[in-house]
Amino acid sequence: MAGMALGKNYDGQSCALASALEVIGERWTLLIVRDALYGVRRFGDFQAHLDIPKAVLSQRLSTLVEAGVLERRRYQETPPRDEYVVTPVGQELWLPVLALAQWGERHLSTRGPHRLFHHVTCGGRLEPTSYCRTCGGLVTLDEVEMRPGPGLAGDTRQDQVSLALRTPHRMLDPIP
Amino acid sequence: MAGMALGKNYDGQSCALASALEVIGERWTLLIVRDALYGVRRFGDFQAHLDIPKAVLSQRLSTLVEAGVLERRRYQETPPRDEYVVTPVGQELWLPVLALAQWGERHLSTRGPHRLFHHVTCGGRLEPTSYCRTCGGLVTLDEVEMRPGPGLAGDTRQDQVSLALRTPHRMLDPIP
DNA sequence: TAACACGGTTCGGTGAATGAACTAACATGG
DNA sequence: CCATGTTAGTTCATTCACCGAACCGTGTTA
Repeated sequence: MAGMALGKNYDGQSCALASALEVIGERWTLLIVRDALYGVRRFGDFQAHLDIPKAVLSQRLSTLVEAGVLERRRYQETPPRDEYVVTPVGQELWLPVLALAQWGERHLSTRGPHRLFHHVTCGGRLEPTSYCRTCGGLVTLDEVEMRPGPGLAGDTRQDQVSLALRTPHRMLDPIP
Repeated sequence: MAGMALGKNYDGQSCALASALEVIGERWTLLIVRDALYGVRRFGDFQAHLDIPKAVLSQRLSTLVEAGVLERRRYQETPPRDEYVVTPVGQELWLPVLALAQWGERHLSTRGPHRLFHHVTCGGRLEPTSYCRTCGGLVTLDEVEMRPGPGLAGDTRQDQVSLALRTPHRMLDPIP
């Protein structure tokens, strides 16, 4: 993605997804996060693995450090060398990364899954799910209702969609 | 994101995440999908709600239709009007969208959540989780091991990271 | 018959991505 | 002591995507 660093962002969307995309929605960023979750830490390793222009990598790493996703850490003094380590905030991106990757595996992959993720304690395969805190069941989209929350307070948009979404709404129900 | 439509893509990444990002990783695309999951269907509604340039919206909708995420459907003949409806493949993007939005709520939101997602049958709040198929437990990143799968067969990369990731690897363990 | 609505396409200007070249700090080998 | 190499960048010219405004075609309404 482009134009998000200075001024041209998703402002006015009143949506946490838009905020998230301002941090991790630019080109290359989520692949950098994925590599960092694998354990890649050094500038040169990111660059060699991703085939990304150095200037872009440098800028993305700075953005991620600023957003609290990565932490820049001096690991030796002579010569001075820094590494980029995933913070707890960055570790929580594991779920969206896994969910997106598995969507790609299911619908865009040809020769079967590229990488499998297993639970170390029992060896079972991982699955990302959306589950219900109250009844504990797995929930599919047709059982989901959106309700406006307190963060929507400052939303002044007047288009039909924004108006409709300020009241509870069943997912996939046509708007308006 | 930029440069993904013609030739300049994430090729050589041997990764389902990269494939997924080629479809839904461009600027605005995931916000369009989110709106479509809410039930937005018409060109003008997307445009009014997102404040997106028409040319970009037009191109993104075409890409999403081509990828099988949306279906373009004639809903009236005079005047001829089409709508864009989420396919089952697109509905499966619900989980990554929810996971990303909740990450944004937790770490980037100021006034509390913008939108809450509830289970219609019991009213409980939704939570995206990564869970283990075998033991049924919820799994955090430090309990995850990556193992190479059959789709990795054609991978000929020789950098240190690619070599290390062709063998089972505990997440967050430093590479190389 | 004129104005309007919808769903786009076309166009010029701006800014980001790209690859190649260059820099700086230090290490290593002869 | 000097040449070469490694790491982590920065600088630069070119290319390309995003942007907003204007325009277009079809059909509808006043």
